[in-house]
Amino acid sequence: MKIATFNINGVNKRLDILLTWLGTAEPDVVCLQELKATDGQFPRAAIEAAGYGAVWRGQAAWNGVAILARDREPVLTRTGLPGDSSDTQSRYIEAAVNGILIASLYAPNGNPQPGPKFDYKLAWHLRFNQHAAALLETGVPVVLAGDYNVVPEPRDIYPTRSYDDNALVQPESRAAFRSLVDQGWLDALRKIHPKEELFTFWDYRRNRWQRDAGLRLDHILLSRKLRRRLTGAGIDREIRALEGSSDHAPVWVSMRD
DNA sequence: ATGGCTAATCTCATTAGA
Repeated sequence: MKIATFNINGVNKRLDILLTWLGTAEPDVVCLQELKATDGQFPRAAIEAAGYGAVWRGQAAWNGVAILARDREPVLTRTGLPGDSSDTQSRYIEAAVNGILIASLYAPNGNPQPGPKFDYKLAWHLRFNQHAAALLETGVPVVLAGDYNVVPEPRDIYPTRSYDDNALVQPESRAAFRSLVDQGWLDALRKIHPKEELFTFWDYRRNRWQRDAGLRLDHILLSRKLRRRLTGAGIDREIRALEGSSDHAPVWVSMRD
């Protein structure tokens, strides 16, 4: 079973790339972020024609998350995080697929920092971590996949000082991610590739893709029961290399059934 | 300190992303 996450940066703008990738990578489950589409604009028919059922939560202009499942309909369990009914941003969706609870998340960027956007980022992570703890309590197999907008460690970014003031690398951001992992989640990409340089995002500007000046922002976390089933993980960099691609690459894990 | 790329929007300029 292959489970992937992909910050698509506009699901309609990059529909061709998404369909090409679905056809070659053949993931069983896909978590999408940054749909940049309303519920009505989601390309349901094209995704269905590619053989995938889907649940999604869109929003005008920004954000938006979805979960796709090959030859199945994901069973929607939640849209949105608990804990703040005033939060209207579409950043979280959760569904059951083939006995596994799947969460597709798009954490706030948080720039500039300090400021209200950074406050929102940290508050969002706190709410997310509380919900993740509740999911662990249930004992159900869970995958938390998405764009966390956190560079976990200094080795997860190319050598530079230009991100020193960026919300993605601040100690508070890293502490939020670390406390989540410390609940008992497995950072699957790092587990499979303990020494390698792992980047999942390259800014469009300043030839950062050509220079391989990347960051690791997209993560797949597994609950305890799934750790033993993990067999592989990777980053589909060739998708980032395509003309007109997202600034993120797809990230995936494979597991025994 | 700024700009650098890209996208969406009641654009031809602004906001947001990271």
